[in-house]
Amino acid sequence: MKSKAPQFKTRNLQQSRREILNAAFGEVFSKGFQGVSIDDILKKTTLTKGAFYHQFPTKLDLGYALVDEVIKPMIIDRWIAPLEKYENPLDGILVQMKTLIGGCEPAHLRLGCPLNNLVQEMSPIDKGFHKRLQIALNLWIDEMDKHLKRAKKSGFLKADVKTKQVAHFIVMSHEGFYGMLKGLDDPKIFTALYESMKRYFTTIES
Amino acid sequence: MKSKAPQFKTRNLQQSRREILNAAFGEVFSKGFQGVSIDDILKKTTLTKGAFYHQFPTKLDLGYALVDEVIKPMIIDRWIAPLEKYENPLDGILVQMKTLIGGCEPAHLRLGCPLNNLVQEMSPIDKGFHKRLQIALNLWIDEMDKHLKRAKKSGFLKADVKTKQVAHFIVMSHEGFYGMLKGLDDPKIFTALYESMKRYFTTIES
DNA sequence: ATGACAACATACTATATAGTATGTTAAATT
DNA sequence: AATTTAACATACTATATAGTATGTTGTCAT
Repeated sequence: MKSKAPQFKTRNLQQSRREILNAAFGEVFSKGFQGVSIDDILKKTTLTKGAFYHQFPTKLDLGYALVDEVIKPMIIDRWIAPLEKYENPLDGILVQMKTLIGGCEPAHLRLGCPLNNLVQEMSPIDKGFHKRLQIALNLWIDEMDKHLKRAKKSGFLKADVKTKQVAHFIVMSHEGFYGMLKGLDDPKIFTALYESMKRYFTTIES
Repeated sequence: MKSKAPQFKTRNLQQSRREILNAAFGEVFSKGFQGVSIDDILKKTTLTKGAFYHQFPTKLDLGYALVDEVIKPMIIDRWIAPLEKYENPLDGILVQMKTLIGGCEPAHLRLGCPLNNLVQEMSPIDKGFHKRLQIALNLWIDEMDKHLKRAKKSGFLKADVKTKQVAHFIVMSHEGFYGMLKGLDDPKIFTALYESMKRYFTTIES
């Protein structure tokens, strides 16, 4: 009988995996994948090396899991799902930009974007990373494209606008915003970039 | 008397410095600063560890020299100086984009932009890097701004356009372009981004 | 209740790497 | 020409780190 109440488990594979992934995300986010050690990650955890290598065959596999199990859902959660609430997706895009980038504390902004960081650092030097990061980027672009197609159907976009092209430019701008703010470390720059983005939007709006 | 012909020197401080910096640039460009070792760099060189530490007190100092002595001049050389030939700087900006990014071989494109790579990797984790990279970025932006001010005076830009804001957006786009192409590894994307950039330009042109 | 195995912990190893200590030679100075 | 010193080369050290080997315990099926 499975009528027993779900007792407190001191050992739980999936829960431990999340704990490691969460700690790894923070460490990799702030120090880079090559700059962080497995011991660093485990220090931010209640677990030890045995648990780590029970979950991940190698450090690279942890990195891959970070992309698939943390970053990809985060993209959907932060940049795609919120757009559904907006009749005009373009409004949603600007609001999310202002909220998640413009409204971000400087200390956090300095760390950049988790996806962009990994793309810049790992894409050229490891094929496994490159493949997974490419999939994550294309997920972002494709989902953005869907919303733009919806916008086009609703008449918010000019008829001749190529939505995929716009999606590419929007995602590129997100990455560029993060990179720029990371390098210049001046939150005021966001306003300049945001205003330019709005200017661009006027060229595709009907 | 200094009439002696400049004989072949087997030892030359500045020449050795250049040799190390050039090798380091290539290695750091392709593997990242944290991902490359001093031994890796020296292997691409006719020199050894003695020469290295005679020039640079530490690995970080090599990184700093890379920014100041290699990357900064490269920005001026590739993105700023060429604009002087153009009556309308906006034309020059698009031509340079098409030449240096669009016309870049895929294998090389996959490595991204040397400045952007270092910004993403090192800005958050080392103050010395952050300071120097910020100076390099602002150099790029300020010089771009000068050309835009010239464009404005010549009547190529609308009177209400804030040139500094545009300069920020243009430099951000360069970084974004590189980052995007690096992550997606599809040169065809450049066209999409380039077209969007031209669209943006129509909003500031008079 | 009790084996059996999964889910860990601990101790260890092999290697890579930044930096150092010291030796050597070219070349300018006198 | 002799001396000195800058510009290197070579050999070594200390440490960090990915990965392994092995030991221990919680949990579940029977």
